[in-house]
Amino acid sequence: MNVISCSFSLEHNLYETMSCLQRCSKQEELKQIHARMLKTGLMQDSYVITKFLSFCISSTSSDFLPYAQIVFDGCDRPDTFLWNLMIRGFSCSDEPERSLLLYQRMLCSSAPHNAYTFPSLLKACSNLSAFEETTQIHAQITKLGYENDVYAVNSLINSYAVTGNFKLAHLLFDRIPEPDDVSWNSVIKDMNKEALQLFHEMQNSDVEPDNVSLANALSACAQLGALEQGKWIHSYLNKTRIRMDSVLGCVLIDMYAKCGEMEEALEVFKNIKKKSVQAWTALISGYAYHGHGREAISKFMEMQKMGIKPNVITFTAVLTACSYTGLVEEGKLIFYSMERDYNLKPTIEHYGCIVDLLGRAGLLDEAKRFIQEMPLKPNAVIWGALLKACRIHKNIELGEEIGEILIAIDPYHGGRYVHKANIHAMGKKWDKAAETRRLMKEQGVAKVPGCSTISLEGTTHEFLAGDRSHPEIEKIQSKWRIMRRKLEENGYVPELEDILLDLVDDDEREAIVHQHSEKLAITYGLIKSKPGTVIRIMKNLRVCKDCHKVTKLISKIYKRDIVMRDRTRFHHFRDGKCSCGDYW
DNA sequence: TTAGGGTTAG
Repeated sequence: MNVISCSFSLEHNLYETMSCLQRCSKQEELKQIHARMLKTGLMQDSYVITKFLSFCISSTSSDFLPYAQIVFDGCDRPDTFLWNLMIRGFSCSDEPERSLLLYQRMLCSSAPHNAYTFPSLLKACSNLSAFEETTQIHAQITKLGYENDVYAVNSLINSYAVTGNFKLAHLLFDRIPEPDDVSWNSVIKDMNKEALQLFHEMQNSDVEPDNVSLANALSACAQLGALEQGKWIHSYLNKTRIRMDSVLGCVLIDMYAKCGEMEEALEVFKNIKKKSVQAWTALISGYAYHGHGREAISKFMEMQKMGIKPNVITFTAVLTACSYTGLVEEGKLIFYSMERDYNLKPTIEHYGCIVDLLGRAGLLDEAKRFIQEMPLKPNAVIWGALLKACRIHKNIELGEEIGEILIAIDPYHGGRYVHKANIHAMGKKWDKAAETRRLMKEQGVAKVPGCSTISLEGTTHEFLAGDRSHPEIEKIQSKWRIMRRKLEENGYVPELEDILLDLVDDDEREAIVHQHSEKLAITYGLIKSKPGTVIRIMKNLRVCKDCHKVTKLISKIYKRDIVMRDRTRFHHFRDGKCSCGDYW
């Protein structure tokens, strides 16, 4: 064989191999290509190895990555490019810790760093929520002189923001001479109120918001329940040239659903051409917390007819929908189909949904048996769901037993003590209730105060339970006195069950219940808004029985639709009724 | 080759 034909055949092999690689979708095929490359000597060529590994790490098939690791480990002295490639490959995988392990090996090897090494490493840290490791890499960046590299710094900002270290994230952001769109988006994330403020600051700077900025801002609106701002961003999006991509579609659905506008959410959903599993899930979740169980199940069926496979989060959403609407049999069927028909192993979240489903429906023994028989170790959330059910269905004995378990697992969570004290009080065991509250104080655990907000003409007004700091508190209280008379004329008797303190008499309990934050916010809403407009309230905790009763009556007496988002779900009040059907 | 955005029970 002469030199020319040899080179031709190598080139030919290379061409053939590359085109095989493009079409390869199974690990078996990948192995065959690898074997052929070894046989033909192509694996000696660093260009070919790079191509091969690049293909493996960018593949959607998850078993190509471990194969890449095997091939990589067989390489004699991989260069910086290859190390970076592998670190990047694992950073977004199911095992981001492998990126960090690779980096440790890289440090011991002869390959030097370059600027491309850090962003992927920090992405692995973000995906692991690893604060310690982030600081270590930060130190390396400083030591090796990359502190002015915008990619490295933006990645650091993101890692610090993800791990909850906003101060550090801000500090770094403030030191960047010219922050770009990625710097802004990284620092804006996870900050809700501040996020929207920063979003506006960003618009006032020279940096144009892009689709990632808008997605961040919309997520913040969803969490805050800031409908007006969310709508503004939606129309801004339509006016600019920013393309509505699949993530934006999804966060828009989520924003409208979480701000109480299911019809708008559905409208956005309908207009999305390629509906991702996340978009379907966002819609189904919306139906879940609006209490539309049947619609949720129907969308769950429809998505599958369209060829979209539900993921574990879709199952959480549809099971929540069943639980909130009391669809016990449907929920159980869907739960047991997960592993059998979809090859998805239920996680603790799904078990939690079923405990909640059974508990709400009053099937306490079945719920307890379900917990005892489940293959995962029950956590505080699981017991918490059962305890809540004990309160609803007044099973004091079981409730006290679970209260003990919960405080043992979760001694620094205020809510656990409150629930346990309430269970004791429900059984009129005042000394035990007092003892629990004393213990809570001793542990230094705080009870979260109830807080409601109402948005009026773009301004958000915040009310805390028993709070007298609002500038118009006198007006609010005098209006409430009038409202209360009207309520009583319409048959209102206070529900004092949720106020389970051993106070001397009902008057004191009433005084407490009538200062609940949602009552203050609704009263203010009635004073400040025009007749006929919808009153929208956001509450940080679950709505209490008395407030729920009062709001139903107000919706009838004052002919107002009232939409209330509490900690877990929506209540739409209209003409004396609530969309939750008093099942919450 | 490098950085930022999606749905989640209580």
